[in-house]
Amino acid sequence: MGRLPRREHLINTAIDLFCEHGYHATGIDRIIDKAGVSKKTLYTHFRSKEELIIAALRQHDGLFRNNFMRKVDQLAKTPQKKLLAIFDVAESWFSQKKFFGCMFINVIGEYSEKDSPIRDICMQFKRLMRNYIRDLCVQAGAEEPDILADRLALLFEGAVVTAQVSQVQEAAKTAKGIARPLIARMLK
Amino acid sequence: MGRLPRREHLINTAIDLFCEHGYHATGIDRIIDKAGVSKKTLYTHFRSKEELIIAALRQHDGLFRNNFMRKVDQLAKTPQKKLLAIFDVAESWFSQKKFFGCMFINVIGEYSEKDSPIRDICMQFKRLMRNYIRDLCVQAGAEEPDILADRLALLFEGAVVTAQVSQVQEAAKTAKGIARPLIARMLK
DNA sequence: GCCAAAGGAAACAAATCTGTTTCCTTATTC
DNA sequence: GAATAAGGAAACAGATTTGTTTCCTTTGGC
Repeated sequence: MGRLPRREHLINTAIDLFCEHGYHATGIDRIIDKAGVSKKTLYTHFRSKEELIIAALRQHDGLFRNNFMRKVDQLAKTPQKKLLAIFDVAESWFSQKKFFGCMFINVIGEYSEKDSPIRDICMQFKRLMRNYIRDLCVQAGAEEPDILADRLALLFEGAVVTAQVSQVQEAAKTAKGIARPLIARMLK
Repeated sequence: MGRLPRREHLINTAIDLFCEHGYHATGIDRIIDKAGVSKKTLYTHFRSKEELIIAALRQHDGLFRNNFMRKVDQLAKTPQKKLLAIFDVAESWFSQKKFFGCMFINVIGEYSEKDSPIRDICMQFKRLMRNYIRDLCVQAGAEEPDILADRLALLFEGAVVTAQVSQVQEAAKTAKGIARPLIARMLK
């Protein structure tokens, strides 16, 4: 079965390095070395490093959300239980050997210009994650799905950052402990 | 009254630039230009850029927590009310013109080596913030101050990141809305 | 087998990065 | 006022950055 097309392979390699070392700290040379590809190839597929960063963020956006929603679906069947399962999926994410937090949170620290396409992708990702949660809230019959979604999304962010910075992967359980009574109260 | 000593002035300038543009993206030249100081002066006060980063983080650590605790004390008198006032102080922080999130969260995205002094400072800052909250929980008579403190600290982190990435400064109110019933339940 | 497209290796360019050094000017202190 | 310390300006070094170009090899389609 044919290997991954070079473009995809480059993007995946870049994602790994950007996650682990950051964006400015990851040079083109390092990416092509790890990808086993020449500099020429990189620049035929991407016009600039920023374009590669954007492609990496877009790819990760789609893959992460897809993977996330699939795992939630596997863990729970009812919408209400899925809202809690979010934090179980988060926990398994945090426990990965190579967990370096959320790409989108991290990239904003390096590219904070308000009109940057990078920032747009980050905001979009966060909006889509929140809307996914909101859909689950609606399906679960929440009276105020927007409020509940905002709250659960904020809990999720808090767990991610706590796991990353303070190195406490139980942050997912902490967030779940807050979410449980919150959901119970707001669904009934 | 004499101006700030050069060392402090350099640190403050560096903090501003690191917050706005990140750490790798902020060059020595930019720092000394904005500080109005020669490169020689910088290198007599700091042996390397990393040493300046560390000094900036330490300075911000002390100043931020001090400022934060002072504002909480101004806003509320009882420990229980102070626990809620945390989120009011957060809101005024988020609404600042130049709000770029938490320095310590941002720097971890660029320096994630597990044994780095930078990471140590970040973890220490988060631990001290959590312990401050824990002290308030104890004073408020919480039966499980550690659990309540972990939860409130996580809410705080979630608010900071949401305000930064999604550009919603109402994130502080969202967190407060979660914190209120949580505190009421866990203090009684 | 032939031909065209793609890719690798490496040199190259130009900018930028951290850090050092030199030379000169300005303060401060006695 | 003279000696001394500190700082500014700028040249410099050496490494590293992104991005381009050249030359050669490989590979895939017909």
